[in-house]
Amino acid sequence: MNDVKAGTEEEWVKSGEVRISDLAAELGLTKGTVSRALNGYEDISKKTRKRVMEAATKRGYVPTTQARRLAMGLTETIGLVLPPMPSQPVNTFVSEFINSVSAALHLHGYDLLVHSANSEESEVEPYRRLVQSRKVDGFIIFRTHEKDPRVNYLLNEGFPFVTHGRTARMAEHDWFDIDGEKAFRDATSHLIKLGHQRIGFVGGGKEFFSAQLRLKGSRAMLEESCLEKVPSLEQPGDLTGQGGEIAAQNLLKQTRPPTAILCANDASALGVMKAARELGFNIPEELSVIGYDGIALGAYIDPPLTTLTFSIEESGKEMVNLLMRRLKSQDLPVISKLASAILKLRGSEGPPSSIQNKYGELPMN
Amino acid sequence: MNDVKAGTEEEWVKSGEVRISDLAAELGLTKGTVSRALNGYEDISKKTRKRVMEAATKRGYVPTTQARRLAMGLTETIGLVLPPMPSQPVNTFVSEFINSVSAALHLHGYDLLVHSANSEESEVEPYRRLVQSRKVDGFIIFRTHEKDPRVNYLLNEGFPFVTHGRTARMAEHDWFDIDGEKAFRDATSHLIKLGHQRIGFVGGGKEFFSAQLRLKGSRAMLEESCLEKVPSLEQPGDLTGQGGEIAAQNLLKQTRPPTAILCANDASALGVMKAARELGFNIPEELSVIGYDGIALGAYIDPPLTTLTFSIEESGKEMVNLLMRRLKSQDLPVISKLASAILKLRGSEGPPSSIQNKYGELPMN
DNA sequence: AAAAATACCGAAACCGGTTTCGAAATGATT
DNA sequence: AATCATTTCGAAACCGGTTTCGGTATTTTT
Repeated sequence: MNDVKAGTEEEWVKSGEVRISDLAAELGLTKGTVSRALNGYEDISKKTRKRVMEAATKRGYVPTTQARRLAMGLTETIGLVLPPMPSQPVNTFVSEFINSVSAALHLHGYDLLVHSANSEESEVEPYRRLVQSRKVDGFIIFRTHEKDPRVNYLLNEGFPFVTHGRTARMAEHDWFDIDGEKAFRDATSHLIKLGHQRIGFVGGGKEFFSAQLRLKGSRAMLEESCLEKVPSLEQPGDLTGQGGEIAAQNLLKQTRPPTAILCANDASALGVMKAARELGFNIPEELSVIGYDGIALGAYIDPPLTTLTFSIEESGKEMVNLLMRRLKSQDLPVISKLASAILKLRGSEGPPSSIQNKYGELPMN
Repeated sequence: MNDVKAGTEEEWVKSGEVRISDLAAELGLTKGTVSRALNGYEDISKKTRKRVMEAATKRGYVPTTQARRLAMGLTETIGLVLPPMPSQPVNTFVSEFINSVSAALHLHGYDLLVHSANSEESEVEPYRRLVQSRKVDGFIIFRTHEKDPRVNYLLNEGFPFVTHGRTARMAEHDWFDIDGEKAFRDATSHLIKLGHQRIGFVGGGKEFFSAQLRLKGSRAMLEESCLEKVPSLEQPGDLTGQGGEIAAQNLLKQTRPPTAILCANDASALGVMKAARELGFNIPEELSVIGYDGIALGAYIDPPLTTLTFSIEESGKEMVNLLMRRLKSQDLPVISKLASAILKLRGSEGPPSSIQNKYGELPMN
């Protein structure tokens, strides 16, 4: 008792047993003819085409992908190498990204090959292997570094790829990115309008270009607003919760702690909030926190995390579009697309208030 | 100026340009001989084998995967279909799972093909397509249903696969699972020892077998402890934060709300905590909450979420082992592996106290 | 009605490997 | 030295498709 669609009068046919040669023999044609009939060549009469099509559907013929791809000299497969994630938390981005990329690729008849990176070997090694064994036609790269060895390798190799994030060589390859600079200008501006004057920043590792750009955006807005630039308010981080904790401790233990902290991503923002709680800072009354990524989970914590959010689905779709274009012709000019993040206010930020009183100071200016 | 390893005196060779026929011609051999030499056949003299090997490495020969696989009649690829996730939050499990499965497969020379499910079509459709087009040799299935159409299809088809989670037909296929029943016995026991007598349960959809087993474990322990079984304390959920919220509201608005709530997963636990906060319940003083999944993020919220945790890496590794065994021989007996979850105490649970007083009641018993 | 154009399909090469089979060369046996 | 066994490799089929090329059969043109 299986649940094959009822009402189907045809016999149960085990999938994948009929080859093109079987079809050809059955129809008294050659496999070349059958192939052309199936692929819509013009030199096949309508009559035989119909005959072939009907036999194909009747027998449940589906071409063997491997053979077709070998003959056509392409793999119709895109590689995506997961960065080594040593128990990196809050990686909800990755699965959503994979999902959207996979769905978008599927629309173009492409498959997604997901490879994991071995943290012991060089970062480019997985790419090299996939290229050399000709398993993929192109790559989707994310979490770019400013000087990205993967980008260097693939550019050198002349192998198609698109990055999620910019690099030092972004003029030479297609890329998609979120305008983190503008996003952090917006967030900073928002905090300034709320009255904040001392705004801390928890960065990502300096190897991540996008984290650098976020810092840059925040700095720019601070400067525009003529706010004093305080180096000690810029703390490095590593995009993890733990990194956020450490950075927050460094910030909040200062004699004049910030009244707001911008974080390069949500994971570190969660670490910041944890550290703040432990140090006795109330959020948002005594400390505003803003993250970046828009992870859904941020809405469930207390207070809900205000964050900069963007559409992962759009990211995947756009990147696939760029890559498909590139696969059609290597000689096309490099293009890129910059999408914008929006500030999603959820409650972890507000006007500064008691913090100044707490230390007996009045707001300057 | 590229960053190719310095000190390499060889000329820069563009990858993937040399075919086996090139090698053969260069060596004055046939491609059959070269192939056998490279693959360690015994009928090749050590001398020529060495000659071939050296030429291969010198020229940077790497066999074209597609061709090899076609000739050998296998794909060396395993399929993993992502369930449709309509903005499902907190999916950190998926990316970690993909990562571990991919890494484990790689050790066996297999690739991972990740496919996304289109929510509009039947759940088995992606599997059917991958089987018929012969793109994969087997499947990794996770988040099983009790009556799982995917399992039915593949069993019917005689196609290799392993599930993460049990099904109604688990006697017929290899599976790996976490012993959620025992896990929830443990968690329930823990709560009872803390003094809880009214313990709520937020389930997953009843289509998820594992969620059912968790409920079963909790029920069993309640019964063992001779606690009254209160149907209204068992609320359905859908494994999402929102589902948790709704369920918690149903639980906490009762005249005699539970003093503790067990949740079928962490996502719904977060929803429960949110709803509890909004209804004025302090956690853990007035309400204990325990989740399941061990998502890293749970450590960063306030209070940190006590949860049942297990090794995703081990899950991936074990499943791949089961699948590799199955691929070697279809006729092997079905085997399965049950791993256990451990209760990770983080602070969202504690002894019941004020809740009875709040309603002016004394603990019964 | 003969010539030219067109429609249609078969034959065969090809993609890049693997594997079986048999023959030649070498070594061992008697 | 003739015979047999081994070693070693070439030749060719094969995996399952696609695509080019050329030759009939049919239709259109003159």
